[in-house]
This record gives sequence, C-alpha cells and structure tokens, in this order.
Amino acid sequence: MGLSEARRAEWLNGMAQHVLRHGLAHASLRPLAQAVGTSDRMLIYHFGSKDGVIGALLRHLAAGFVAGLEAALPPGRAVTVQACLAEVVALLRDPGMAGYLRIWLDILAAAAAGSAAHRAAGQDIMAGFATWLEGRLPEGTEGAADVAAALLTLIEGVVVMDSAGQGALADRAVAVVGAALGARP
Amino acid sequence: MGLSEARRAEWLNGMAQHVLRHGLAHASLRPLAQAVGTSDRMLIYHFGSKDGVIGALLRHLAAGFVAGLEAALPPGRAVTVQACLAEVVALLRDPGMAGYLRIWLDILAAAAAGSAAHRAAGQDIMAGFATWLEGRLPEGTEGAADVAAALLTLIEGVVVMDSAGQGALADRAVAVVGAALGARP
DNA sequence: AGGCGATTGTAGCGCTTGCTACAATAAAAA
DNA sequence: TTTTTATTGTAGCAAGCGCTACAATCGCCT
Repeated sequence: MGLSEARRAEWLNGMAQHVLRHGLAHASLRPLAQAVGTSDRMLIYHFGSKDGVIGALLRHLAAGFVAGLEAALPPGRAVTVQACLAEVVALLRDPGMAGYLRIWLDILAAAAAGSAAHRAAGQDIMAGFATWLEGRLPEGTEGAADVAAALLTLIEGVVVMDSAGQGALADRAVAVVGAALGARP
Repeated sequence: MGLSEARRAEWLNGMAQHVLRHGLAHASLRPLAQAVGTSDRMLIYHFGSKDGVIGALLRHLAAGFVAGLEAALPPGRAVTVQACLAEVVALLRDPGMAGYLRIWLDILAAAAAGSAAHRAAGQDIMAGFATWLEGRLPEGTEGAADVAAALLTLIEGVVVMDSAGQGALADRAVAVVGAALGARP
C-alpha cells in the first residue's frame, strides 16, 4: 500500500525542480505530473488531493532549504558581523538562487492570504535559516541570537527590495546596518 | 469615446477595494466587474485586456499608497530614529493594513515571476515609501537618505517575517537595529 | 427624422482547473 | 488456480478563465 519511499522522494524532487522553474503560485496538477512522468490521476491517488500534493511539496522544500544553504556556503564562521551579512546577501543574489526566491515569495503571498500550510512552511524555513545564520556569526558575538534575527530580517528586506527593483536602496541599507552592527556596544 | 474620468476613478477605487479583500493574485475579470457593478465585457472594452485592467489598477494602487500612509500617520517628525522605526512598524502591523500587505506580497511574487507591470508598481511604491519615510526622520539626521533606506529595508523584512509567522524574530530585529542605529556615529 | 458611431447585453467559444467514474491490469493471498 | 486487493489508464464532468461575435440600444449630428 502506498508509494515506495524512493518513488515518493523522486516525485517530490521532480516536482520541486519543476516549481523552481515555473513558480509555485500557478502550479497545477497536470504539469506537475508530467514533470515526473505520471498523471494528475496518480498524484491525486497517492496524495489524496491537490492540497496533499502541495503540502508534501512544501514540507520537502522546507526540509531541503537549509541543506541547500549549507551546500552553497562552505561551513565556517565569518570574521565580522558585517562580513557575514555581506556573504549571505551575495549568496541570495546569486542567479542560481532566483528560483528559490521566486517560490519563497509565492509561499509568503499564500501565507498572507491565509494558507496554513504555506505559513507553516515559511515558519520552518525561517527557523532553519535563523539557526544556520547564527552558526555563521563570528565566534563570541554578543547576543548572537538577536544579531542573527536582525541580520535575517534585514536580509529578507533585501530580497523584497530586489524583487521590487530597488536593489540600490537595499545596498545602502546593507552598508548602513552592517556598519552600525559592527560598531555596536 | 472612452470612459468618463469620474467613472474610471470609481471603477478603479471599487476594484482596489475588492482586491484588498480578496487578494490580487487570483483576481479575475468577472468578480472584479461585479464589484463595481459592470461586466467583464465592459472591463475588456474599456481597458483592452486583463493586462490593461491590472496595469491601471496597479498604477492606481501605487499612486494611492503613499497618500494612505500620510493619512494613517499624522505628519510630523519622530524624535529618534528608533522611535520612527517603531512607529512605522506599528503602523504596518495594524489590522487595517493586512489587506495592503497581502496585495503587496502578491505584487512582489508576480514581479519576481517576471511581470514588468508588477515590478514597476513595486518600484513606485517603494520609492514613494522611501521619500515619505525620509521626511519622518528626526530633523538633522546624518545621512537621512541612507538611514531611510536602512529602515525601509528592515521594515520590509518585518513584513516578511510576520507573514511567515516569525514576528518574534522581527521584534528582536527591530530592537537590535533600532538601538544600533540610534547609537551610531 | 434618419443615419452613425459609441457603448452595452447576451451568449458562447476554446481552454484549463481539480477531481471522479469506470474499467483494465498487476500483484499478492487463498 | 481462484480470489481479492492495489495500482493505473481512459474519458469526462462541472466550473471558471480570458476573450469575442453579434445584435441591440443610446445619444449625437445633420
């Protein structure tokens, strides 16, 4: 009964890849199914409904995101808070991350529209991102968790500004806040 | 020829109100038309296409947003940078703003998905927001434009964190950055 | 009054959506 | 082998989508 574990993972990976290219907002069953070589009929059969498919896909993405971060940036700690901020901003601005940012904004928009599944996925992704970021801060940073929260929030703001075509404002923000946090008591 | 100016404004206001309640992402012609007491047929006739409708609606929203900000917060300057930040964060967290934040995230997601119209609207909204915010900073703030960019980016991050259900992290970020910017050289 | 262009209603086309009824096949249990 | 159970393919439904063909209506100009 049920899908073999391997095939389920294969399907989720395939669907994730499709969603990275085409966005999550308007993802529909037939294209998703085609992307993994099956039919909408089968997705509904094995996941129960479209909500089931999307829910599993969101959990898959949330679980894989931090792993992706760790794979993208070699582990290790930054020298300054400012350098850490710059590193992560550069990472998120890499063209290879565009797909992730796109579905990230889709998740946020759906969460703001009231979808509990999307909100939960967003919560997981942010929590993982926060602890990963805290682990990259310079050793002995005072109030590391607070600083990580601050950087994380600023970084999300940079993502927003970039999407809105105001990357220049984001640059200035990174410079100002980086300097202020580097020099803080 | 063409729609009278008053009726066009009436339609745009009505559609904006509808979109604030139901979101911009899945707004379709028939509900939009019904919200202003006309038919999809008429929207297409007067705006040319759905893209025409959405484009006009986006321009309308972008133009009206800063006016809404000014109406919501009585004009005047804050005493400290930190107080200014707190004020604006509280304003955006007011339940009455939920509809705006929802369509704001819809705009961002569509912009990230490649829609030039949405990106342009986002750009206008952010530019207006930035100059409005700069005008609220304490008089004589050093590098006011840079500080405004920093606050704005952080505020957008707060919006993201709240949407993702991580408002607590945003609170810590506001506290940390507020203190750091208040104490900066 | 008569024509004429601007505006609107009715109806519907072709397409995509999530989902389902039904039947065929494959695999496992008896 | 027979029987049952799990899986899959085919076909289609009802609803919603953007958009259009066609005809009726309205107000204006001569």
